[in-house]
Formats: sequence, C-alpha cells, structure tokens
Amino acid sequence: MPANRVSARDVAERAGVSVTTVSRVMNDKGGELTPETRERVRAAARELGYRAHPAAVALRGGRTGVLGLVVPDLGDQYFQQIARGVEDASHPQGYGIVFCNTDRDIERENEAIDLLLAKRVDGIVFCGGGLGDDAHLAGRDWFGTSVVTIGPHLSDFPAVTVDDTGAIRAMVAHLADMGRRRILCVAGKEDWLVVRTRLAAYRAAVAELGLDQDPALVDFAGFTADDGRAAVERALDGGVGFDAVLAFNDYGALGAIDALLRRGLSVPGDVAVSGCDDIDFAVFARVPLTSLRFQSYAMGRAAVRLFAGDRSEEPRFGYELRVRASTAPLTKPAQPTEAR
Amino acid sequence: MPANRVSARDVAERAGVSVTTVSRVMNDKGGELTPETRERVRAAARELGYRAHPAAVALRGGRTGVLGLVVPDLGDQYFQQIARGVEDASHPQGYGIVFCNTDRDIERENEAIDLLLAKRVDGIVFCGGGLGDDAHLAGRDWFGTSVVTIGPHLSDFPAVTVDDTGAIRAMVAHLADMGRRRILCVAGKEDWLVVRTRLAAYRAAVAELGLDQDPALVDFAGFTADDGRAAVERALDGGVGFDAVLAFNDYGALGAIDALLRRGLSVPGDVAVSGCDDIDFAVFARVPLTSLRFQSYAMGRAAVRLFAGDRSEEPRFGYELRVRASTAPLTKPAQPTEAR
DNA sequence: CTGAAAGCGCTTACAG
DNA sequence: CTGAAAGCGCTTACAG
Repeated sequence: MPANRVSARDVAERAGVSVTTVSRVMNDKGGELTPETRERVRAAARELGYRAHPAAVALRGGRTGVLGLVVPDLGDQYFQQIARGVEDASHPQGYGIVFCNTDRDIERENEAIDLLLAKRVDGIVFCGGGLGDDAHLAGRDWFGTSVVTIGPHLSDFPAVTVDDTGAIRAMVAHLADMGRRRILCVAGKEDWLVVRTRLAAYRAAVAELGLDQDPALVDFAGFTADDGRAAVERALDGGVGFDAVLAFNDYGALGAIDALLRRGLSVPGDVAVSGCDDIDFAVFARVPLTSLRFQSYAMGRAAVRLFAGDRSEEPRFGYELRVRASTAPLTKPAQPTEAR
Repeated sequence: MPANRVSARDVAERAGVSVTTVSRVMNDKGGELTPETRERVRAAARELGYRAHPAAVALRGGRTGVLGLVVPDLGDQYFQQIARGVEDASHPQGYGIVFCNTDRDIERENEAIDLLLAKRVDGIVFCGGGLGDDAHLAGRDWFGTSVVTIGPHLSDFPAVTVDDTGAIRAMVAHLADMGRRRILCVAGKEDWLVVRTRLAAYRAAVAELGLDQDPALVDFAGFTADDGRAAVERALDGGVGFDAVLAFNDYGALGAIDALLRRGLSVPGDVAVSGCDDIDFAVFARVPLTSLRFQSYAMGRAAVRLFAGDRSEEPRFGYELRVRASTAPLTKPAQPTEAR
C-alpha cells in the first residue's frame, strides 16, 4: 500500500544531485558540501515532503526509531503518567513508543520482550519493578538493545529509582503521629520487588517507632480494589485488630475504605487509611485518601534521557506525603475493631 | 548494536538450502516443497531462533508489523480499555502498537498521524471521536495506510461505532423517572463530535419527555473533574436552577459532585448526578456514581478485526445503564437550588 | 566537493 | 522442487 511515496531518488532528481548527496544533506554528514547544494537539496526535500524510509535506515544498521515500553498495567495511573513522560520525551525526537502490558506476569513479560526484540526497537523502558529475582531478564540475550528500568529491579541496567523506603517510612511515621499503633499492611504479591522493598521499609519503620509488629498485620493481597477489600475483610474476620491501613497502592486503599465502611466502621475514626501513588481519584474518594505522590511523569522523561546519557546520571526521585481526610488523630479509645 | 543476530542465510547454510527456500518455508509459500526440505528448514530456524528482520520485510514492500493507536488520553479509562483490546488482538499476530495521545488537539492529532505515517505503520486505529469537521483527516494523504475509527467521526473510514444516542436518551429518561425536570448538561467542548452527538441526543430526549429546555442548562466545560466543578459553580452562581446533572464523562461528574457537596447541596437529594463511561472508580466516589457503561475493551478488539474484514462487518456497540446512589427519586419540593 | 557502487536482509519473478 | 538474481531505499566507504 505505502506506494508512490517520495524517495531519496526523487529528491536527488529534483535537486540535480545524487542520492548520496541527498543522504548526506539530510543527515548533516560530510561538512564539505557547498551551501548551495545543501540548500537546493533541502528545498527539494521540503517541496516533495521527503522522509527517509525507516525500514531502509534500519536495515542499513541504523536505528528503527521505535522504543518499547513494558508496564504492568497502563490502566494504573502511576504507569500512565510514566507513559506520558516517555511519550513526550520521545516524539519530538521522532521516536514512536510500542507499549506492552504484562499484568506483572513473568510469562507476559517475556512475550513482551520477545515482541519488542523481534521489532528491533532501539531501546526498552522497563517499569513496574522486578518480579521474583528478575532471572528472566538477567538470563536472556538482549542483542545489544539498550534497556532502562524504572523502579526497583535486580537487573543491572541504567535505572531511574524512587525513594520507596523514605516514602513508606514517612507514611508510617505519619500514622504513628495520628496515634495509630497497629497498621494493617495491604501489600501486593510477595514476589513483586516493589512490595518487598516497601515491606522492608514498613517493618523497619514499625520497629523503629515502637509500633506493633504483629505478622498478622501483613496481607499479601494484590493491587486492585478487590484485593484491598478482601484483605480488610480477612483481617476483620480473623480478629486481627488494627487502627490503620497502609496499602502499597491507592486502588487497594480504596477497596479497604469500602470494606471498612460496609462493616460499619468509620474512617478515619476507627481506622485511618493511606495509600501509595496518589492517583487523581484520591481526592474524590468516599473519604479523601491520604497518599504518597511520586513524580511518575518526570520519571518517564528521565528514563528516555538515560538512553542518551551515561550511568553517572541515573536519577533518584523523591516523594511527597499528601495528607487528606482518611488519616486523622485517633479520637476513640484504644481498642478499635476487635480486641485480640 | 543488534548484531550477530540470525539471518535467513544462517538458516540456509545450516539446512543446506538457499535463502529463497528458507523464505518460502517461513512464509508457507510455494506449496511444491519437499516435506523433508520444509522440515529441515523449520528445524534449523528453530534451533537458531530465526526471526525475519522486520526492516527487510518492510523494505521489500511487506508490512511493518506495527499498528498506530491515536487517542485523546490514555489516562482516561475508556481509552485505556480500548488500548487493551487493541493490544490483545494485535500481539498474538505479532503486531506492535505505537500509541499517541492527542488531548483532543487538532495540531497534536496531525503530529501523531505524521509520526505514524513516517513510521510506515500498517494501520491506524483512530479513536476519541472527531474534532471539528474532521477536515484535517479527510484532506490529507494517507499513502494507502488502512485507517479504522472508533466512535463518532465524519471521515469515511471503516468504523466501530457506539449507540451514543440511545445511551444518552436512556440516561435522560432515567433522570426523568427520578422526577428531575431541569438537567444541567456538563458537556465537553462544542467542537468535539462526541459532544455534538450526545448533546443532540440530550436535546431530543429532553424535548420528547417534556423536560425543561433552557439553553442555560448546557455548559461546554470539558472532560476533566475541574471542568465539571467549574460548570456546576457557574450554574449555581448564575442562578440557573437544576435538579440533575448529566456529565458526558465520569471525570466531569465527579467534579460536579464535589462542587455540589462543597456548596452544601445534597446528592442526590437536591441534585442527582450521572456520568458517562462508567469508570471503575465510579463505585468508590463520594456518592457512588450512576453512569453509562460502554464495551470499550471489545470495541478495541473489534477495531483490529476491521483491518482484516470487509466494511459490511462494521460493528455498532450498545450501552448499559448502571444506576447507583447518585441518582434517586426527588424527595424535596420542586425548587431545588435557586428559583429562577 | 560530489558520485558510483556495494550491501543491509529479505521476497519474488524468472529459470531450470 | 529449488536456486540465482534483482531490487526494496537507504548509508557508507572508496574514488576522483
């Protein structure tokens, strides 16, 4: 179908030069060209609307002009913002972005990489944190393709990282300030590296601040609202007393609030609830949600810059605690939900 | 970088045949090949992990194996679901998806198309509805690239459409059933085709059901929560009485609820609020939101099928009314906010 | 300062 | 049934 498109030969004929010259002008190679020739070729290219065929360029050993983006779920606003950042940093340079959702499944992650490598993308932005020990990434042949990661990973690629530890510690400290001592942790799956990182931070902060360290307070639910709902119900049904919830994801926190209210508990009166990522909805939730905001858009942009830069410039991003109505000082007596 | 990758020649050498034969086997061309040859080539390709270089295939006049996806905003769950559908229908066939967000800006829409065409994508899925008269689409050279649209469009491409008219009529009828007579319409910009379509449906339904047809009840705000908030404040400040809000987008509806509650009004007591698209968050809103659910995921899948199928198979999708707490029968006397 | 030629890795007539 | 050759549209040594 893509027929009768303008080729370098068309430009060459119109400008009365060879295709070699056209190529040189278009790529600003060979500085020894006459300004007149240069201008004549430019004019011809402009008039004809010439654009080098990417397939030919790629075949000659050049770049394909395509970047791959691997995310757990573009529907998650956190990754959505990263995608926007990657897009905005890439399009101006003529790069297209091929995205792949993996739902944090190793199988799908491998398929995504296979697809991207088969397309010969110039680089891959990997985000969402590692799965298991990331062996499927470390063990495979990348054929020299540049890879950049965002978030916690075990593989040794240039990386954009986040201060997850500081962020979680800040949130736990905030909950402690609100007089909470038993924080139910609605974590994601145990083999997600981001979960392991945040969980370690939670445990360290809990110990440091002298809060209750009950193992029953950690639930490896997942990152959906249903997961958060289920985790809270399990804790309630299991008689695990708690006066706060810390979900590693806002969707889980929303589910937690829903479950608490359904059971007749008050938020934050009985239980304070906090999330991570600070999605736009947080403010519109049944009880406006306290959360941690990360700079995901800027992280996406930074990842693209890493392809060009050197490893000494790997950026580490901070966080911001956004306190809203879902967390407040404890007003009722000590025993919240059920005594244990 | 992508060096030492397996080429057809490597496979040919290993199988003891010519590259011509390799090509024929890999593409199932030339049915007159010896089963043994066929198997030998297949084995060699498998052992070597051979995959045809897409650039070479594309250059020979074949497909690039890449599809373009143009959306207003992937952050909007409606489009996100479409993207998932497009992805899931494409990846199994080896197609990669390059996405472009346009924010409903004609300039950006043009840039997106330029980028996609420059990449020589095999097809473009255009969604989000037309802008203005879609002249920028009708007037340009597509170089034979296949295009498929989702949602209302004025251009003449194979299309996946939605029964917007029936959906809006159903919602207006529902609000009328709840005893509402003055429905504030939080529309998007007037030159968005989806807005024009829905607005026409709103007006027709309002007339048909004998509800108030006050022009002041239509506000061309936009599709963000802030837009919805602003529209409600304008109506309130302007003394435009209304007992219901119909936003053409859930984000706008969330903003509307927020503004109403801030002004001390009750939802749905004083004002019923309804949205469109039924995002997952609708159920977690301050007041669970009544909305219209569309089958965006299936629409995305259908769009990809349209590339292969013929125009007689263009699908039209329905809708589903999801009634939640934000709409209920009017309990108070007739004069809601302010008399006019 | 500019051009002819080779070659990237395929596929498709054209031979045999 | 299988292969040699041409060519897709570029870029890059190599000449001049």
